[in-house]
Amino acid sequence: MPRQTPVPAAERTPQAQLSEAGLHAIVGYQLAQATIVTDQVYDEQVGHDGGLRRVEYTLLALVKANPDVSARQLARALSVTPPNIAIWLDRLETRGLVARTRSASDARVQHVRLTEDGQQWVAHATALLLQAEQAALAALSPAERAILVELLHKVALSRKRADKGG
Amino acid sequence: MPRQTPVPAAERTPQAQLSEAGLHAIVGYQLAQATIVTDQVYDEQVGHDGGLRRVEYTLLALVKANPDVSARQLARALSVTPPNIAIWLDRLETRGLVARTRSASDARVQHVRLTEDGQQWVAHATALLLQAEQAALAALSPAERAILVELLHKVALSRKRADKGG
DNA sequence: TATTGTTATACTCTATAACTATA
DNA sequence: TATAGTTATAGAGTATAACAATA
Repeated sequence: MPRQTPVPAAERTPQAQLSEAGLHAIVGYQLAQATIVTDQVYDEQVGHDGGLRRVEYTLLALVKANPDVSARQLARALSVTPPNIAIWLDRLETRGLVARTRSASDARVQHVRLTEDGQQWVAHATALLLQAEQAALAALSPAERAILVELLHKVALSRKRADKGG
Repeated sequence: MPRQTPVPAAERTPQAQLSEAGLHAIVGYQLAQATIVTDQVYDEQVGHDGGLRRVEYTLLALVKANPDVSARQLARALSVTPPNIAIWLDRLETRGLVARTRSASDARVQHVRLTEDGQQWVAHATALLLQAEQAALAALSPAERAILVELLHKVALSRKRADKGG
């Protein structure tokens, strides 16, 4: 079954150089491929050996930007189920990176805050990540990276309500 | 601890409306957020109840575009370890969607091909996905989607060699 | 009744090591 | 010795159900 038209060089998978063909235009596929790269960056810079997981880093960063956020809100923001958010927060609390306090106005909710250690760790990790991503994605100009981030954010905002986080 | 400057409306997480702050510029984070949307699309259109997993769909699509590809090549293309590729191919073979044959020139390698059923299924799924993604991502113009795909592909090509697929 | 958060638990997916058969 | 593929198995991550406490 010989190919009729040569496969464009730009539409091949990294490493294996396979044709992407119909897959090329599927956003979900390209997201997965791009994520391999950013996961590599995270694992090398932040997640090696005893480091925190990606979810844990993201949780800390969100808590930093939103002091006293509730577990429920974090679950919704990351599309993680409430039981699993509880597990992740447990681990972060055990490590002394976050603190949970009961809400005064509604005793059901927990306010999550960063400890001093948490503040420092997430600031350090974010700086490392930003720098390492810029190095790894040097093939993109700063303008291209900015456009990419905005387009991805636009995609993210298309999320439907029916979701794990509730 | 009141905020000094109001958080830009564009830099908030979907659903929970949390501030993204320092996280906003991290490509890996935005990829994860965007992936929530495309995963939703896949699960609704293709992956419901007894449907195939995302990896399985991607494998089929790559095999369709690259007949007689080897398991090793697929592992590299998707950054999945060889043992796990074997497991996925087993399932696809059990379902009668792919067939494996020994290479004539090198008896170690397996050539993977789609069956007639596999061809039809992946063509159908790809058409469904393309259409559903366009509907879900209507907030992006066709030009924006094209730019997004190309930028993501550029990111994917930045993958380093040291990888799971070997 | 509905919601927040948690515990318990089963399931899926992944990774590592070790094996075989070819080269 | 190195590579392709596989088997076995332990571990990480996730989802579902059920519960307690509060509204």
